[in-house]
Amino acid sequence: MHSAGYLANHFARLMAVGLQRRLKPLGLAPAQFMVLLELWDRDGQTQAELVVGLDVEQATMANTLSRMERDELVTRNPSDEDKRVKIIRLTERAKKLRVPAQKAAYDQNMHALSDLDENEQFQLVQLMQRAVSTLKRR
Amino acid sequence: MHSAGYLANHFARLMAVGLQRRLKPLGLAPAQFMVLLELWDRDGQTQAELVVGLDVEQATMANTLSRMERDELVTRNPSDEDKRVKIIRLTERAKKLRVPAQKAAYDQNMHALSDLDENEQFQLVQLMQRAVSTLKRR
DNA sequence: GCATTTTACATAGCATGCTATTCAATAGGA
DNA sequence: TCCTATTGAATAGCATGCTATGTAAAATGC
Repeated sequence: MHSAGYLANHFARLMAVGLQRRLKPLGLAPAQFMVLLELWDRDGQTQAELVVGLDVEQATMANTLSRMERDELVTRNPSDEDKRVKIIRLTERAKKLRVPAQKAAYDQNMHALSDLDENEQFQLVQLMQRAVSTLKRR
Repeated sequence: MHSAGYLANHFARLMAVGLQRRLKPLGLAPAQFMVLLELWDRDGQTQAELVVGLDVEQATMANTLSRMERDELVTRNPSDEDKRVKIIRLTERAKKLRVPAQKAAYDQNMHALSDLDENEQFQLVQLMQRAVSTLKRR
């Protein structure tokens, strides 16, 4: 009845809605937040690097970045060495969102796991990570 | 870096792509399969019942059912007692897909969990279920 | 050097999922 | 009864994600 696949989908949807609610006051959407996490860690990455970092398809990243450019979260400028490459940089607005946005995500995660003890939280993360690894090879 | 929320999303995406590949030869999409699971168990449910069973928004279910009607998987007929209600019924085509589609889903789940032992598989499902429960109350 | 292949990104088209709104039918209360 | 509230479903509009394809720039092979 409640297979791993169904539960993964259900869990992910509930987490996305929860995070969306918390990020909305900041004018930020969940997928945008994931990109910002990458860029807060290292600004000025290329689109291809973000694709690897977040493991989404190139087309998905291109579209997300378009919306982020529209929302003045990032700029996209061609690299000098290679005109095919676009360098993605944080705007001032995006830099200011770091602390509140990370708090929103932290709160959502804490809420989701609030019925699990420390060890169970660790187990859940570990087990999901191992399933993801299995699915990624191939 | 790899929070529960990120992992849930990643896990769910990988499972959806895997299931999609396996269901494609049957002419079936993942969300359609979930609806069929409900109807194979009990045919002739209303849209509202399917919404409760799968815990998606009413609008999401309406759109999924439109695509399923288009693909000749279900019929939608108004109830006699209450003309607002639509009764959703399986077509012959959908009835025939039951065994191969459930095998596809079973195979995908087995693959995803193939690196975990019996106890770990059980733990993962239990822990996801508990997180889902927490997120649903409220 | 030039043709071919590869790479980086963009675009088209679609499925799934959400929120918000609308519409029609039914139920409930005065 | 009639007016209002509620209910069941459809629709609009959008974000996220996918596959498939197009385009331009760079790299490679002869």
